[in-house]
Amino acid sequence: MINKEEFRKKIIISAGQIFSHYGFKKTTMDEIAKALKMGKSSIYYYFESKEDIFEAVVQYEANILRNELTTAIKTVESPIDKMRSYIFVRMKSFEKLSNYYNAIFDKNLDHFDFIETIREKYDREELAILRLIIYHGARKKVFNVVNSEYTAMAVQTTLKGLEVPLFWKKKELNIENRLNAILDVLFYGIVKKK
Amino acid sequence: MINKEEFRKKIIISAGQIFSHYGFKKTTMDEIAKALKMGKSSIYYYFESKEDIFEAVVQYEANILRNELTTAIKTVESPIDKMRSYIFVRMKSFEKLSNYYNAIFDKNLDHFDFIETIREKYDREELAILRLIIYHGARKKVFNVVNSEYTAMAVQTTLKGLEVPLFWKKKELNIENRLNAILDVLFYGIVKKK
DNA sequence: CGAATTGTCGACCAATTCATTCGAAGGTAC
DNA sequence: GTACCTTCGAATGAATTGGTCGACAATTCG
Repeated sequence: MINKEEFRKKIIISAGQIFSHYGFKKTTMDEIAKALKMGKSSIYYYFESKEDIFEAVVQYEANILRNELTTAIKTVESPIDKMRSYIFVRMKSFEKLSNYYNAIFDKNLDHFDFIETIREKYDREELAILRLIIYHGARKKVFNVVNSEYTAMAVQTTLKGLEVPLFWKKKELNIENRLNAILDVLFYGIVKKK
Repeated sequence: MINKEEFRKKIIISAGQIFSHYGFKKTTMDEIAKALKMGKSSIYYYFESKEDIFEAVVQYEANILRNELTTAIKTVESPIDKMRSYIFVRMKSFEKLSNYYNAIFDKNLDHFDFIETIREKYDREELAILRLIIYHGARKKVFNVVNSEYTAMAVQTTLKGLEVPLFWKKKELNIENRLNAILDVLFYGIVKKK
């Protein structure tokens, strides 16, 4: 290969697909290698360990998510739509990510702490985005909030709460409905009555 | 439990879900047990081996498929609809079954021969159904065939041919389109022009 | 050309995992 | 009590798997 970094990316994408299907533990280095049509050992030329690949994959996916989220709120105008759009994308991608998480909580006692790091960073970013949406909504007199900081935290807490049933009870009644219901509740409490 | 057979069924259903997701090899007895909230060893009271469970699952699923297929052709009237309906159900369920197959071809040299047996039986049944549909279609002057036996075999061969891309290239352009295209071709060659 | 660097791979290893076994024991009916 | 059904924890032996290492192509560079 001309570019090493290029090939790392290839590995990340390929491995990502397998991880997302089988989770961390059930995915073997041999599989990753075979999917790339190489010997298992060759992969160790590009990555230090399986965990290393996994970290790269999560980072990569996290960036994609970040982009999806920012475009999601850019492509609509009204604060309500922005909020709705943001939450939908967030929840959709969380669903997709749940397989990755499966791997971690599986039974491994040792958490991957880089996940915690990413998570924390994302929580902060998310809070900022939510605060911005809410703040603009309030300025446009669409939202009825006193302190956008606190309201943003409240919304974020709600979203986190949503993750639990979304994550654990996979085959529940479809997600969209539940999500819409919560959104309605959220807006009824937050939208200024005209 | 009151009934042993009852509980076997519980195991079959539960194990089936896991098998269909992870395939035979990647599914562990521990997982199956945990999903049923029992000790791993307890399962051996109901089944002789992991392979034994797998066989039961495949048999079970095969029966469900059989029912789906027969109702699929019963609920519509015209021969064309019957044919279309049958093929759709067949292909949809094949998609679902591909995960089971994954397990077998994975790298295990030893094929499970009970799969071969089921498969053969199904091929014969399918041929009979197709022949019937075609025969009725011909009698109703909707299909234009001389020998329903041979035509049925031709259609079956086409369907088998479809399995390959359906199975190997998972992320191909969506299946429905491809299927519809083939169906159109099939009917154009087979439907009597009015 | 030759040597240094880059990249690939098969063979191997130690640790772990996993299917399966077995004996003990809780529960229940008689 | 004993005979039975059912469950399970612990043990085991074989297979799997993440990771290493040295060999060896291939390419680059001088």
